[in-house]
Amino acid sequence: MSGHLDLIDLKIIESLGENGRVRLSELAEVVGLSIPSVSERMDKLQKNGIIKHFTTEVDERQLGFDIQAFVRVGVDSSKHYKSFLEHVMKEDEIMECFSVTGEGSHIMRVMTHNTASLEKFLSRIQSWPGVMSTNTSFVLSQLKKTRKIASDVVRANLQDRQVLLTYDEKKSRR
Amino acid sequence: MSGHLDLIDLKIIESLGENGRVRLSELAEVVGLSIPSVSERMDKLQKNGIIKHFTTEVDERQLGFDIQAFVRVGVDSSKHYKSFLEHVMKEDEIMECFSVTGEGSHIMRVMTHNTASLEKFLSRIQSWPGVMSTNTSFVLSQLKKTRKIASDVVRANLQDRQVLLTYDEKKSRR
DNA sequence: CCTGAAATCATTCTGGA
DNA sequence: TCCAGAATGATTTCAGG
Repeated sequence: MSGHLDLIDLKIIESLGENGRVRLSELAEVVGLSIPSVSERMDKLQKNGIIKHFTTEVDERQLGFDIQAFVRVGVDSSKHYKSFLEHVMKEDEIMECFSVTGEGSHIMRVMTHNTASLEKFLSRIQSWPGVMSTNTSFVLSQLKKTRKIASDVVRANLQDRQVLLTYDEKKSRR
Repeated sequence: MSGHLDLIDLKIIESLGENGRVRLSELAEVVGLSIPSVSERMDKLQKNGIIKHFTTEVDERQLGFDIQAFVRVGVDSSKHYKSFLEHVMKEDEIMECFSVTGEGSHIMRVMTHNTASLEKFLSRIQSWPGVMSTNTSFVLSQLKKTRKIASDVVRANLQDRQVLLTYDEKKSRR
């Protein structure tokens, strides 16, 4: 597995979450290392898959996506799982799809232009083989969105699994 | 309002979605403009709020968040909306919270360490004033996550509103 | 993990279409 | 109004220790 994370890695992850385009020079200042060291850590974090992706959040409304909805779908997944997955991948309106417990087998977050296009979308998915039910909730507004990985929480989590050593602990082991 | 978007802006937005740390030099090459022009467009897109945020996606599992869940909450929002919002903001486990139609008034995406911490979290929110019901669905896996703004869809959307002109259209108007 | 040099990149300013 | 080129300053990468 990925080796060990320390608090400096967590700070790097935290800063990158707040500003994915932060400069190495700034990161280096924040964590107290040289620029090449920070760069190396970033590479390693990507290679380990802890950093998955750099991206940019946009205002979808301004791009013409006025409707956002959660669609809960019940799929007879034993037989139709593969074709369901293929359909999900193909539909541009489906931004995310989760397999979940509870009523229905999947939750999809859907973004579309207007009620007409949503209606079309819904009738489309209802025609997929294995889809037994759908239940749609419109998003009226988003109250909260955070990418903040509370690093004290993470630290506690990882100490449980002994994946993490603090910087001081590492030092004293040498 | 924000002025006009053209296909070059959409390409920029698309590229930044795929790689939030892409270099201006690369962007310039992709869209066929000079670096200063691309830089100017990016600034404008940020100023208009179309680009909201640069961020980094991480593998939360590797950071010790094994449990992800959707929690649907019914809140007596008329009286208790303000205190509900304050609680939502304070809880680090709540990554996102949406006001929605349908059963319950809100959907929250929650990330936490293990079932024990989820249980504590759930009993905490059930004690908030105005919270009448909760319904939790565990996330078993995420089948899809895309940031792809299909630019042909966007283009169609925006043409509806006449916000967008293609590059060629603009040229021929001069 | 650091330093220091070399290469690359971003920004600003200026003028042109 | 929007864009390109040149100069300056900042950043990143690479080598060696």
